[in-house]
Amino acid sequence: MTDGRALKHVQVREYVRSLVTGCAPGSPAPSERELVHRFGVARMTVRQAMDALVVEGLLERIPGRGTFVARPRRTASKITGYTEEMNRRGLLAESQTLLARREQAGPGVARALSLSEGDAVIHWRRLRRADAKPMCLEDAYLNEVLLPGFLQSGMPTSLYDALESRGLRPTWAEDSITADKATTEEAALLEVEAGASVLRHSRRAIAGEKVVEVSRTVYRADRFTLWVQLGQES
Amino acid sequence: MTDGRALKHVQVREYVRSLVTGCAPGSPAPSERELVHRFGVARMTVRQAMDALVVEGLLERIPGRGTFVARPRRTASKITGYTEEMNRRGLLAESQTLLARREQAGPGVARALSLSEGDAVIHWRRLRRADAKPMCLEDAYLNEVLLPGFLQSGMPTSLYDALESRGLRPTWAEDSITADKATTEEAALLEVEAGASVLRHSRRAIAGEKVVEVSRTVYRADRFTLWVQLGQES
DNA sequence: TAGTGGTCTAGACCACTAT
DNA sequence: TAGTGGTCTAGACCACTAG
Repeated sequence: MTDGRALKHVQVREYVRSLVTGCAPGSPAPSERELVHRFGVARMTVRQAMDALVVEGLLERIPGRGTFVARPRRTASKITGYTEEMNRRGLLAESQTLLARREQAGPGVARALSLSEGDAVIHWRRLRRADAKPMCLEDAYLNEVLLPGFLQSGMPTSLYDALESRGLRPTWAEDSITADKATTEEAALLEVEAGASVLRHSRRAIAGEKVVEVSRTVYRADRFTLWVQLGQES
Repeated sequence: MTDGRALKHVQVREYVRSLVTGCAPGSPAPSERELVHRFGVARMTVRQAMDALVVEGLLERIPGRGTFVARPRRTASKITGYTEEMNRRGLLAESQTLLARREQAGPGVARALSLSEGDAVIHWRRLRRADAKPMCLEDAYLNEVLLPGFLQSGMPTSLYDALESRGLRPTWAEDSITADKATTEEAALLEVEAGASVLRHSRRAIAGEKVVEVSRTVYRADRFTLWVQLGQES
């Protein structure tokens, strides 16, 4: 547990973290001077450890009283892909690949992926089902340079899992959402009437500095409501 | 500028902030030891000041090299109201109040506002225009207890400005978005054909621990695309 | 009054970077 | 080699809270 080579403030921090995780908000953490004695370190070292946990939102200090487990912060929506999102809603996510091939980027996709026109991209079109019924139709474009051998390695169910395993989990996304009516082609695939309401969702997903995914998805409006949490509390 | 009573680490922090705001990312900040000499304080005090600016995202440290102005972080979408949002898009926001009165909360509104059924709420319905043409129809419900005299004080153009002036600027919002077709009543007000595509946007806006606004807005899909930025970088 | 967190000092050694 | 940030010590005084 306690690695002798670990930095002292890290040792103290992780000791306190293990003590308080799971404790109810408002539970007291050890006092700084108690930790000074327990670890035989200077108080500044303990403060450095506690500071990190306070910044992280795990603890809060109350001057004159002590340090306590903080009420969990509300956090903005996590960036999720389809599979994760449907699982969160208690639905079974399935996908049927309609198209998966190497293409040359057109002007729109090239700009969105921060590439040059004609650069190699992976175009992946899927009909995605939730509890066996059509939910959406997704066209994803990926930068092939970032995903060598992706098409050959057998397509995964979850793109975001595949990205995560390559260290490309998106940390930032720019989404646009609009309402429209299904085209006849879309309607046929989604098993709705032509002209039925659909939600169009475009995403530009970024990992670090790299644009890893650009996608356009059309959702059946009768089956899908988009939820977004904004802001950062406390 | 420098208040003699101010804490030393605050003095140092604000001195550094004033030096580097406006500087290009990558510009060097003063070294810690330079600030030690300039202010005649201990190095830990300088580090406390710099730590705050690093946490804030203004500076970044590079071990062995120095401290530099950080690349501005991408931040998740700010929680904005209609007026702000339209101004950001370069459109002139105008509103026409269709209804503004005290009501008793129904079950849905009461639950959303964390009130009891029958509690007093303010119901404010507006037809909102952008560049003189109808953009959306908004029904906002406000907790009257939090906004004493709101109805009597003359309705503002921007609800969010009014909330901000009372210290109730939302810091957290839960939005849901869906696609639909306009009802005949909505179509008439929005000046579109009945059955035209619309985007329905519901919001529950929270300031601190209090739910300050619950609203349902129906946007003309031909005029409005919702943009959302998610995640927190660096 | 005893304990808490908030602030601050005046040093120290280390690994790393740049010249 | 000189300078940087990273870590750490062993104290100190303060304002505040609680018993």
